[in-house]
Amino acid sequence: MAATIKDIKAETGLGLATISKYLNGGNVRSENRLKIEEAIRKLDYHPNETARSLVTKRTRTIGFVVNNIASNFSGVLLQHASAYLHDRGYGMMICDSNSDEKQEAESIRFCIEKQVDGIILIPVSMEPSSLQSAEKAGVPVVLLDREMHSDDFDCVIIDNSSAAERATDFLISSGHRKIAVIYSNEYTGHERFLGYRAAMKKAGIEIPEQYMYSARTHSTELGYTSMKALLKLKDRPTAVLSTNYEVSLGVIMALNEEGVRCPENISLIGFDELILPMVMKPKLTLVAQPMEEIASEGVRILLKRIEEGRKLPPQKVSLYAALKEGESVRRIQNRQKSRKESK
Amino acid sequence: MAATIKDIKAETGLGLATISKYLNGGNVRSENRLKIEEAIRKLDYHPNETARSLVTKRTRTIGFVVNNIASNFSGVLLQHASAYLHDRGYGMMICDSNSDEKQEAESIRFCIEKQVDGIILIPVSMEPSSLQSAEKAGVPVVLLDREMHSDDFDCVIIDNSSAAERATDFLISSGHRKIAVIYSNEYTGHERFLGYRAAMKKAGIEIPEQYMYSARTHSTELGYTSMKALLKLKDRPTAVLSTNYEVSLGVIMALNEEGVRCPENISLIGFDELILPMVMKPKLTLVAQPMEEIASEGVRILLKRIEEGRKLPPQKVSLYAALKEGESVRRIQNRQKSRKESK
DNA sequence: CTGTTAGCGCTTTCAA
DNA sequence: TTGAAAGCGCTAACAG
Repeated sequence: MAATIKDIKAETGLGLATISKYLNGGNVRSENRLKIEEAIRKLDYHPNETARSLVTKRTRTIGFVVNNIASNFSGVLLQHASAYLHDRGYGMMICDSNSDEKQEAESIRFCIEKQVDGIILIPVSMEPSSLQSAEKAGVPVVLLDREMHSDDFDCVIIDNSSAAERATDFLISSGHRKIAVIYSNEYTGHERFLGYRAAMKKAGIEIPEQYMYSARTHSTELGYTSMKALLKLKDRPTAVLSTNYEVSLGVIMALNEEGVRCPENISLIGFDELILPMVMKPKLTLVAQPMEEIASEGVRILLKRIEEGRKLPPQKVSLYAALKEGESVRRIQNRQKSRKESK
Repeated sequence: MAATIKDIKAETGLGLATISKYLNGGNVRSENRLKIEEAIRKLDYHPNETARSLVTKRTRTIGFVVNNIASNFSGVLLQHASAYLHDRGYGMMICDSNSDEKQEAESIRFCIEKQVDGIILIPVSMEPSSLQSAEKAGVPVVLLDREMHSDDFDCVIIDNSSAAERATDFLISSGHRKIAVIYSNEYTGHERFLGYRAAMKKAGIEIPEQYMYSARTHSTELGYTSMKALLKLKDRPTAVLSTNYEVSLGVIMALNEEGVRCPENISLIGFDELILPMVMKPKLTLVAQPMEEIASEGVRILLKRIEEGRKLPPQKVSLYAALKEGESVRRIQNRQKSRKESK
């Protein structure tokens, strides 16, 4: 069906090696170059990447394993990563782990059988067991958004804990003391919780048990049910730190449903500058992760490892996530606070 | 590095063909089967899909070219499609056309060089020129969400025109007569506009020029600026049909910014049951496309073409998209209307 | 059921 | 610079 290099050989009378060399950018006598180019055009020849890969052992394809393809977060990461990769001639094989460890391991296995040159992973758990197959196969892996207990892999994250701490500081300096937190026990959620707790401690504020809501994984449902519960409390918080995008969606749903207005009745800080904060009223105050940088750094590190290949020690890149002020935090008067602020 | 079938041969003393047969599910004497299985385990052998593909001419990979990876819409389609494909052992190579015809053609070319077995495409334009390379290479293509001027390709769409017509009918039967529309001149947008126009005509309602806003492509910005303009009108519409998800996001932004309440001050119908309608208040009345069905039908048709291969005539599947009532449409009194309704 | 053999389409020594 | 030949890891006749 499709023309092969042999057809070019027949058409030009040249040797296979010469044609191959031309295809790979080598030097060929210009007379021959012309011949080859004409034959290629005439026969509409396109090299068969499969055959090429078999001998070079490079597929120029990287595997991208995400916890949820449909989410806005991984969508944006995917978008940036794919742009960088395509620019460099790489394709992207995509797999959805559905936030499930087993599916994650299968996805990685799958990518490796497809002979990807490297893998970018948004990991589900902190246990690197699903990465065994990649290690065995010598396929480099870069972790995005979350790290693992093992230090064997490159990763690109943000400083979750300190970002959450700064967000909490902001609430406190706006006069809030009754600050609730909703988080997951996944890596990012937990780190952000730690930042929250540190800020509260620093400010000398006790955290009532019922101000902390968590679940194994983050979800819109977690945000929704937690917010509902918080609203039922006799001693309601005046502010809520929602440590994740999906969680924030749920929080907003609950607020809307109960007719609780933000920031009049409750203040809110979320994470991730995606669609929601663009369309919601009031504009959400949030911790903005540098999505494009996360993706580009991840790709850069992975390609370096693939192309230069040396056994550099794994590197961990931690990017800064800025707090972006919106209108969802109310400044309130607070005796103790105002004293502090006046000095 | 990695074990090959030859290592299994050396380990078991069997012939290559026997091992290959085993790997492909053929019958092998159980004694040998055991030997092979043990060797596979011992050597941690995994077949090299590249080599396999070279001879079978099947990569078990399909290309997925979308207009915008980051969008919620393609994300959901991607999610469903990938689930179906993985179940059948297929991988997915993903490319972003960025709603650009040139990038679309390049993406398709790219997929073909990667030897995908088939392509699922959310097309940018209605001109099938970017699909030439696929046709030449004999790679089947299924169009999702939009059709093309050419009838040469399978496609899975919804009945956009009639869905928009039903949505408009609903507004009219709720007593609205001043109904504006915001649409794009892409396929879906245009079709939906036609449905709107048909409904208006059927009801004998003239549409003022300034009630129709459109642009070449849909976008949040289109929704935002159009809604802003509509709100400035002396004779404001009482209802708006937003023919696309992104457009609706922009409409909501404008409404929020201007403090115009829905449905009290203006009624709204949108398209697509994605994140926005879940978190917005009031619940949006919308045309819900059957996302999972669109994806699964697309995959089903494509795999049938790949696996059965016969030259069936291209088929066009048009799915039904139901109107889901929310709370964003106000029922208003209207003299002419009430007469009609009373009979 | 099993093994031998011949490629799939390409790159890559190596000699010319 | 060029070309002949070997071979990447696997499957698919075909003969046994």
